[in-house]
Amino acid sequence: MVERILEAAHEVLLAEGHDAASTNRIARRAGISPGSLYQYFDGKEAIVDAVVARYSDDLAARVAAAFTTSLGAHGEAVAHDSVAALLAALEADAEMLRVVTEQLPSAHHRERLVALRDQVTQLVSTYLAAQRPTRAVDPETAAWLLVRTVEQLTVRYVLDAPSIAREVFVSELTHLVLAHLEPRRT
Amino acid sequence: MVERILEAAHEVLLAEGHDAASTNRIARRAGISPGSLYQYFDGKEAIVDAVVARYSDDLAARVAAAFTTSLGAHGEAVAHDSVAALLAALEADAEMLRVVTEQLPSAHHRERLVALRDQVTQLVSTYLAAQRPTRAVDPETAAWLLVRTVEQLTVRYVLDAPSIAREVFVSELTHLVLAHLEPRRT
DNA sequence: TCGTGACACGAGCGATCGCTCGCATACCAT
DNA sequence: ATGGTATGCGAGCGATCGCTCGTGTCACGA
Repeated sequence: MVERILEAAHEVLLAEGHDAASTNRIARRAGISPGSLYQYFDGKEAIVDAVVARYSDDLAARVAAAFTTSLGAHGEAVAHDSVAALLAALEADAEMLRVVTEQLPSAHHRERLVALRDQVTQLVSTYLAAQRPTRAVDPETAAWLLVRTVEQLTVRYVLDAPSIAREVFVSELTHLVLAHLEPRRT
Repeated sequence: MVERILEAAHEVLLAEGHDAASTNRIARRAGISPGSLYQYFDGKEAIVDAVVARYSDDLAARVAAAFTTSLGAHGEAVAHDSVAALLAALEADAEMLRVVTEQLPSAHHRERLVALRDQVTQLVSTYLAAQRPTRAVDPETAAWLLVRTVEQLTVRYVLDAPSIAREVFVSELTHLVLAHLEPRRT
């Protein structure tokens, strides 16, 4: 029953957007009474929280799995595989990504995603610090810049669908990251 | 009077956020009656439209002015000055930037900003096409990637305030852009 | 001085929201 | 069969929303 409510809320969020996703509409979509919602959730906020949490956890699991495999690659392939994996992870539920990034009010809903990004940033930072022959910049600064670049550009690619072929986008974004790390050519 | 309403709406948007910016609150902040709003605007949507339009036009003017001066610089300084100018333009009203990028429902409000970005992208594209000794990539693809990178990272820098010094951020972002354009070092 | 029109007012309308609560129903132990 | 319990129901509450409209006020031309 909880599952039915969550799936109905998910569908309504995608179809109608957050502002129009009223509790009555969610209940009707789930085929239950509005009153029954409150036997399983504390209120509308809790329902949306649960839907976003499930999406965030799915995305985090996908990203974690992708990174553990792509980090096994050698050299520059790490960056390429990571970008490709993140792109695939975000494409899995592009409409939900749109709702999360463009419609949710208050930053509270994005907490899990912020935590995920912070973890990835930390990971990249230590990775850069270990990779000795890089440009002499603060690893944390470089990690912030690169993680944000890959994240934001990949999100915009998925949501805005520019007329750029997938493989071209992945290789160009990969090159953007790697070129920035190479030693300065005065 | 129109000006008073617009400024009140601006203040309420910043202080309370879009969802809590009711017409009654805007009227009270402006020191007028709720009924008086409708002698100068067609409704709430029109008021928000006008506020966003004014912000967008201000931003566009700032960006246009900054580009015409920074494009006069020579060589790599163009990129550096452009990034610094965009950062300054976005910092002018950071809270409004937050409202526009994180709270406005429907993409309709962002039309002016999309148009501005498209113009800049077109400009960069032709600029790259003219600059002969660059990597052999589609200028439009490179322009999309670079404009989006600079825009998104600058916005995030302003809104998230990471612990990175301003000049470091500008120079690193500039280097990110320039390194991507340099010929491939196999 | 007085008639008039424009402007501002604010109580309140209809709609919609999240949410409640008394009731019907179904299932199970006794 | 019967009493108890848990569960789903749905009309409707109170609040709030965007917005209207009858009323009061005041400056100005005749």
